Amino acid sequence: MIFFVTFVRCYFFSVMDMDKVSKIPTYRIVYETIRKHIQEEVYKQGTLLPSENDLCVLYRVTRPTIRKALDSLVNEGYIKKHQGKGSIVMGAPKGIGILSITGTTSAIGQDFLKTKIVVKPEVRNWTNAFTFRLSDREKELGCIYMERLRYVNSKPVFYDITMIPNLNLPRFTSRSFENKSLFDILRKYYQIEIRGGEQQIMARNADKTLQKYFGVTKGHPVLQLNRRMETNRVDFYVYSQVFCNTDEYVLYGRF
Amino acid sequence: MIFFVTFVRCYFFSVMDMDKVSKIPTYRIVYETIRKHIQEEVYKQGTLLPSENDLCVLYRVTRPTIRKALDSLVNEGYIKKHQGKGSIVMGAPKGIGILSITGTTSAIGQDFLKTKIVVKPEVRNWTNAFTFRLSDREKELGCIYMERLRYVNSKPVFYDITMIPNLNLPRFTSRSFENKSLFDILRKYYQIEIRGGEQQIMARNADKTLQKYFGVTKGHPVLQLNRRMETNRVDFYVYSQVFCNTDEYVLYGRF
DNA sequence: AATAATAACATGTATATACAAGTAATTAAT
DNA sequence: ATTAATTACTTGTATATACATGTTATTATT
Repeated sequence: MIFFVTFVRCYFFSVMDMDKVSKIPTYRIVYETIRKHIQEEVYKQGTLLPSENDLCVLYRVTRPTIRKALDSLVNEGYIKKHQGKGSIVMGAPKGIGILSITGTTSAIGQDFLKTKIVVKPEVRNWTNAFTFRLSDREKELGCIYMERLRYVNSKPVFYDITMIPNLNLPRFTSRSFENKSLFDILRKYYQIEIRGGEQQIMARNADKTLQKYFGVTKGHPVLQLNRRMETNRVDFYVYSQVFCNTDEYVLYGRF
Repeated sequence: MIFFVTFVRCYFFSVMDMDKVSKIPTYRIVYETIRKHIQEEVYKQGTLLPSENDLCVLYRVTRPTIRKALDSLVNEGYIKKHQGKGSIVMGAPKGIGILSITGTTSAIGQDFLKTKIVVKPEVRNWTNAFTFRLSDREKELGCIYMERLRYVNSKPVFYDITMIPNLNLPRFTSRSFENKSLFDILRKYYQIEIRGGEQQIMARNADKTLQKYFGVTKGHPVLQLNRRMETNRVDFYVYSQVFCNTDEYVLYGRF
């Protein structure tokens, strides 16, 4: 008797963006799945993750693929590895992980974050983006400009200014950004994915605008971040300036 | 004629710590070498790095090993990769890279940084380390405590408090830390290597101590970082609290 | 019973190989 | 001459394999 065994390549899709056929790498799927399991406490804090070999069997992939997925989880603080022992589940990172690659929304969970648009998206001219220099092409295009105030548990914590090169993003200015992640919209409707970036961090006193929005007095210290984010499109950067009231919430990061 | 070719495994040692025989992984050596070449502009900013296959020949290793080395360089912003094109040299990251894994000293170069010891290393009791909780064992041991003021181009920019568990570090309190990297001393004399860690970041007003050391007035905003650093020794953490005057210098990080 | 050696299993490092997919220059066709 | 197809070369993904090294439980020895 002869068996013909056919291996069908499985392509997984995120529930959020079915509108574009995209091949997501296996290690990415493994990473997303395990991360979700840690967040939802399928893998509980303090326990050991299944061994790499067990995960190989579970996901039907080889160790290098599993290890690539685990590398990201280590970097983001979800797990900690010990040679000879195993991978210890640390749980979802606490604090507001604005320093990591994900946007504010996904970092602290939609439920606790509300967004109010202060300046609706509009096309503007620009000669620079905060402290970052622009290419001639970016200057020509102009930018889509918006300002948002963001609340954590009903308290205003972030004020951010976002600038995006005005490059063929149909209907962008008319979209609603209330309580939505900018990154999700860019990814879902325009296939633009934030890959990483650089940022400057400093402490400043709140100016009158911030005093008003944060409800603080003159001389109140705020955190300021100037960020330049790289995307999957070459020479397409997203710029943002974030002010943060760190009285009750602090930023959290790993290094 | 017959040739007998023997491949001798080469172990490289850092010039700084010859006092312990340690096997440094190949990918680490490749990483360190390329990083140094970028810093010393052997590979100039804007140019392309040799292709991964070329580097394989150059270092006599395989592509996965080269890629592991390049991964770190990408994370730290030394290079940027483009599929189909190559790896573009970005140069040594600018700004004060305190957010990266290396200490302040190595991040901005010894020449520009001077250190003044405000509180000499001394053994103290502790019940917590800033916002971080301590294990019972850490509490029992007590800690080595020190405070340092650090100058960038002769201007006071950092004030940091360091706490290290008092665990068999002979002669530690009597060592000189002037203009020396704490991390280098830990690595060279105690074989303790900082692997990474977590940090909280916030903006605060300078208290009287900081006003004095930074030479600023009341209400001046400063950046505060609480850091917990993990080492190659399990359950051995180094804690530090860093205050930073970001008037002239800002912190820089990648994500 | 206490200790030392062993085995089983975990992660860490490294090789060798294959094909997919993006980029740029070359070549062939119009 | 311009356009389209080919190619050579780049990084991205994935497999299969081997051995090193650290941890823990078991087994054998004393």
